[in-house]
Amino acid sequence: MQNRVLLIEDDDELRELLARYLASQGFSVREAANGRDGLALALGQDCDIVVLDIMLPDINGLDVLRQLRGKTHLPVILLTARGDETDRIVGFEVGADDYIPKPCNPRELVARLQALLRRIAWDQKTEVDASRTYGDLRVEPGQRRIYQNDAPLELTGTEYEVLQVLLAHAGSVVRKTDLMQWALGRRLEAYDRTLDMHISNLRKKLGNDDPPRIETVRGLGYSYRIPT
Amino acid sequence: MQNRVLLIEDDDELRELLARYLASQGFSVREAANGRDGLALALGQDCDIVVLDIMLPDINGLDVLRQLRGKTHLPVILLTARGDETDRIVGFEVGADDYIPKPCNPRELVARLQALLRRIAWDQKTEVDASRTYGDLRVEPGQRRIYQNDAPLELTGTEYEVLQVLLAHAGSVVRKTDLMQWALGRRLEAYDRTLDMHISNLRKKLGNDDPPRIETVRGLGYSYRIPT
DNA sequence: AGGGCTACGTAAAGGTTCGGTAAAGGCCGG
DNA sequence: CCGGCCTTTACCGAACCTTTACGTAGCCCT
Repeated sequence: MQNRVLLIEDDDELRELLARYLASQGFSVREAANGRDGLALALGQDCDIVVLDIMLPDINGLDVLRQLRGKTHLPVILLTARGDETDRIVGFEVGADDYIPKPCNPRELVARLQALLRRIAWDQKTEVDASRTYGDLRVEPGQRRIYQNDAPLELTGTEYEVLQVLLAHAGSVVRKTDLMQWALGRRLEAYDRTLDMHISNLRKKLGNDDPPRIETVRGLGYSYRIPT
Repeated sequence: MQNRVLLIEDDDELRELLARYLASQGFSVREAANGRDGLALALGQDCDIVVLDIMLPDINGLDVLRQLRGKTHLPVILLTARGDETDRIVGFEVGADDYIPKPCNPRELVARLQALLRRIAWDQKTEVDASRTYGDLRVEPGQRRIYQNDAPLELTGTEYEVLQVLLAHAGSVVRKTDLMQWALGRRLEAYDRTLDMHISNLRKKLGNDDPPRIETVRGLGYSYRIPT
């Protein structure tokens, strides 16, 4: 099964060249010559990865990226003018996954595409909304509920997310910074005790057993004890 | 809480420079000056990401990467000589996630580190830390625990790191200065007895056998001997 | 052998950082 | 403006890293 690349680049000549090379390397290629079309195609769900030129006639490439990031986490590789460090850094900050300076070597582009796709393929553990059971707990992603011995726990939205992440990694330590990112969707800042509070509340609702189901790993994070 | 970077680079000056900059940017940094130590640390330590120089005095960087890929999918950024395209492409093929040409801009390194970490965080990478056994001890990096005959040792964070490093080099002597750097993440200063204390506490927790599991090599460091 | 120097062992004390949690504050939809 | 929920604040206790202090063992030199 070939990977689908969306190529957003206004220079017709370069675009054709890259498209042909990518096709020859086994990719299926979509093309867009401006930001508006590119954005529409990217959001149309029909590609696996985006190659995006920063200099575009209508919308700035960085703005395209920003809009994309508002809706999806599609991997994006930026094409930037060589040596323009500002664009690069800003690009990464907006959420690009990689960049290549122009004029670019097609072989390098392919190598980077493949590195990125490989990483994603590895990471995606294809977990969907099948219900999962951990000891006496059962996660029902469809209803966003967790049952303890078939009785639903009265969890708030955030509590559900936190517990669900801990359960998905049951038995191993989840770092606070990751837990924050995955469950709360933002970065852990200094002096932010929000996560600690949710853990505290969760422990209360799970019943304060001893040893606690949610174990503290000082200086690192938390871990849900695997029910052996 | 902060992300942990393992820096494998033989040029002392460059390594120190990068290490300092990364530290200033909120990363926790571990250093290795050759491939053997780097590999041991990468496999032992649970770091989040590896920065790997291709030119190393002992093992070639690409071989380090190959060996790493045999066991884990830890993200790796390669440092390559500028313009050496072959290394780059081979690097990607072996499984690198990114590369940076030397001499590298520290800011760019940080930007790339963060892009990669962000990608991984989003994809919910589950750590694939294989457990390792040394005699009656078993290291479980995922749980951040060490078991003695299947009973978990009650170790503090630093104790875990120290013992873990000693085990990774079981049978050979680890110099105090290296142990300090790898386990505590800082340089050994004169009159600093911290490490001795951790060793003392570890010996207590491991059971003060005779001959001791953790052997003192006067004037040099320590060595873990696997009981037969 | 003995003195002196240095490295190491370890108990105890010190100090700092981290996490638990109650309570107050703020935000938002109804 | 009320109720639910997330976040912030504040205080406390515990964990634990580090320092200090003193004792011991190894090594070298005369």
